[in-house]
Amino acid sequence: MARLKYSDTAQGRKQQEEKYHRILDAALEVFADKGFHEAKVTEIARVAGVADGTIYLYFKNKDDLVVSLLEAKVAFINDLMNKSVSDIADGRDRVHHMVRFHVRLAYENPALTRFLTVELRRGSAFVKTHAQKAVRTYLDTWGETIEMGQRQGHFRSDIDAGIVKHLVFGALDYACMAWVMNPDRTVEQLNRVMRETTELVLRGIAVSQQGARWTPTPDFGRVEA
Amino acid sequence: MARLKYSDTAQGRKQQEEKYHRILDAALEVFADKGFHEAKVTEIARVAGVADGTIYLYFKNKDDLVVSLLEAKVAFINDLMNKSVSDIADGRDRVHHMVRFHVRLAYENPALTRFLTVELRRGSAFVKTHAQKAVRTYLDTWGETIEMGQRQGHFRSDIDAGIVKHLVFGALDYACMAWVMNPDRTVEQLNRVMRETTELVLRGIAVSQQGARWTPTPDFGRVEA
Amino acid sequence: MARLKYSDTAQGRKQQEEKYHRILDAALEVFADKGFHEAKVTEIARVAGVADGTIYLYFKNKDDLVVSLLEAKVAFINDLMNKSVSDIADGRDRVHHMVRFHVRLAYENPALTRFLTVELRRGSAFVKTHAQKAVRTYLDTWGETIEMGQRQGHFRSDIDAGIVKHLVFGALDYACMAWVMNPDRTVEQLNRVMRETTELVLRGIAVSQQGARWTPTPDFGRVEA
Amino acid sequence: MARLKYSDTAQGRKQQEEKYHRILDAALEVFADKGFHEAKVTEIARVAGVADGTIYLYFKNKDDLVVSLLEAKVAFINDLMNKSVSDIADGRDRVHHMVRFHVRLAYENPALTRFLTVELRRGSAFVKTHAQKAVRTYLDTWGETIEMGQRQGHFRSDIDAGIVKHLVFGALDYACMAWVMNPDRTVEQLNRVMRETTELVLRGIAVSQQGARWTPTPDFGRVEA
DNA sequence: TATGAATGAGAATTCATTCAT
DNA sequence: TATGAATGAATTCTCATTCAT
Repeated sequence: MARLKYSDTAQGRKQQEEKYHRILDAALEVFADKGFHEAKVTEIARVAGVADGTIYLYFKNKDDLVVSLLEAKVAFINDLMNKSVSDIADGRDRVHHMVRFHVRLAYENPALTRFLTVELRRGSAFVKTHAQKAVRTYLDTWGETIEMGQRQGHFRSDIDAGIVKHLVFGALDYACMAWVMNPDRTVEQLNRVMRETTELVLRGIAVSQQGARWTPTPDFGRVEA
Repeated sequence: MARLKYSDTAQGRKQQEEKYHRILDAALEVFADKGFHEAKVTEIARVAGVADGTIYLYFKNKDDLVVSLLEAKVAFINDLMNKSVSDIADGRDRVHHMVRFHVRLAYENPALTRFLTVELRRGSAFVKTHAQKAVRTYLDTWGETIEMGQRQGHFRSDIDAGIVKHLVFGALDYACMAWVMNPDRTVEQLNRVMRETTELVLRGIAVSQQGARWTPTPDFGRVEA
Repeated sequence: MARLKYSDTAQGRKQQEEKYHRILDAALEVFADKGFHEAKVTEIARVAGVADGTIYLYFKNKDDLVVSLLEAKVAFINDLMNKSVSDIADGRDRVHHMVRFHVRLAYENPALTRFLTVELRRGSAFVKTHAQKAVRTYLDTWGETIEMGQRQGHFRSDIDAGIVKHLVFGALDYACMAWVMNPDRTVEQLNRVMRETTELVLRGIAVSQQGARWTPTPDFGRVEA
Repeated sequence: MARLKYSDTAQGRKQQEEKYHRILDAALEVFADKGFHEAKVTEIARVAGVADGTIYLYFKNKDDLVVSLLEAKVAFINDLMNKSVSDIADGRDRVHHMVRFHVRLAYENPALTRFLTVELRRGSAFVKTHAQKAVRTYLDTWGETIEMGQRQGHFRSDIDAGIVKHLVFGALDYACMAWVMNPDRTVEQLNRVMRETTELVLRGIAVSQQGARWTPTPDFGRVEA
């Protein structure tokens, strides 16, 4: 909220918040579609159904808009992930859940996926800083999961969690991006991505194949979606 | 060479080609550093040591410049990879070699790595098309390698090569990007990336751990670099 | 009062007027500080303690606001000057008093001085017209003073009052502006300005130095301020 | 010359300089007419007969354009004044010449006069600094002239040159501005301004009326203009 | 061919003014 | 009346591309 004077009434506050989110949503859509530079403020405004100037009541400038969007979405993701993962005590189960979580996120938020895969790699030093901070928490959760499995004796102790977390994240990120970009994408493909990734990772880091507990991760996208 | 129709002397032709490559090299450097939009044609010209207008004698426009660069570099990489991989008959060895190849490329061409990791995800529909075509060959080589290992009975027959190639590529791509972006990067780290990736992938797709042949991939960057 | 048509109670009328003047005062402060274009309506509203929109209940637009301010202040000055000068019968005494009046005004209203010195020269044709009309009365009083002295035989009959009034006004205006702009200004300096101006003018236009009556103008700023 | 790469050929250099001055001239005209803020870059470009963007090849931005103009014109004026005044040994003669110089400048450069009277009083802190530096030399020359006359015993020793220079400058500045703004202005009026100012100042500061040497300053604007 | 000054379309941002509450 | 969020016209500045030399 850059230039907005504080609104007294509860209703006014609610309307402001609603508009703030309408702009963020529009920004997500347009940034995902075009990337930062090809996304024009005018188009974001049009999609949000507000005037160009209105955007500058809620955000200092275009940069502030991406960064705010980035932070909001990353906070949302990290929250969600913590909820769906924090109380899982077995490292192997956590891998199952985290892969499932990542893939499902892509399934339910294709625009967010496109936005993140592109913007987290943007050149601009300014955004790069924010972007790196943004993925860190996510990567760290992967790191902790791996170390947890190592402590439990399920994952090999000689693997470097600091590197493997990059490998796992990169694998998921790229596969999901490829899926999202594909105009003919189906849920089946994504379920396959989930299963292949889980197997690849668990077999890849398990102390022995026996130790990896091959409970297949249940499919999604049918009943639920 | 976009618009150069003829050149009288052999020497003239050589000078032209030399200038063409000087521009491409400059473009690589500047694009890698700033990304497409923040890279200014004027700066590329300055780095190449030519006038702004000269660039338009060799390339139709800025888009054509990135695309040409992309294609040139991808062709270069695919050539190189074919040479270092095509005569390897064992799927497992090919995995060893391909990972080593990818990592080494990042080591020897950090600018190229930064350029590719960013530009292969660019928004513009035009570039996106070209980019996808560009990685395709590379991904396909990974696909063939996996299928080869499956036919040889070393890799599980139930894995989907079309998905696993994305996982492997994504893992390598992200880990290498992270390494390249890190200002304190060392060769040791990269060697570890190479070993971890190879192990993760081979164990992940092998029919059994016995079948995966754990010859460690030799380090690089000491004697050679 | 631009658009306020009526007000029910006497108290309501008084409150309106009070707000009207609060806005004018705020405008003076901000215009003096920033000049017309750099002064933002929002800031004037903030200083006045009203909402942006409220300003447009009292003034047609930003131009109307400066012009109203200009006219109000010029009326105030002319009133004040008439009071302190109209009953002085001797041209030489009037010069004394008018210089003193001008200088003292600057002393007591630095913001007004800065506002006038800048805005009376503003570009916009619209404001320029109003500005010229605004100084006219002031200049005319100077003109009459000079002519009075001429009729009384104290000032040379060959001087052109229509020109000399400009000279005197310009001299006072610039010297006062220079004083107001100077962050290290002191009352002493301003008293010196007053004395130098009085002497320069009186000697400059007197028929003879004997005729100029050198009663020194008393200092100010000590007891009174 | 903000972004212009250096031009090799002598002819190119000359053309560049010519365009640089065409833009400055156009800027003078438009700034004089409208003032800084109401002067649009597009109009300056139109008057100069160049594209909008061209202005930014020669000047960093609009501010740089005014400041450059200011500095160029002030340098021009100071040069001219030094030439026409520096070898005059008698303080009284110098007053004659300096008044004549000022008035004549207004006569020959009405646009410059309008530009200076407005812009030297502009609000913007940035320009204000430059503006004050700009008049300083001019004011100093007046100060020296007065002190010279004092040393020679022609001007009263009790006057404060530091104040009187402001008075004289202000008087000339305002009278010339009034003349320039007047659409019905004639040379005669200006000649009268010159004579009145000279007399007012010389009588005002002379030790005695006898000492002031009343050689009338010769008219101008007839034979020469 | 090569140059680089000139171009002008295009984009972000500001801010006076309006109007629903 | 008073408010202040919303508006969108207007303006500055950038930079890919052209073209006269």
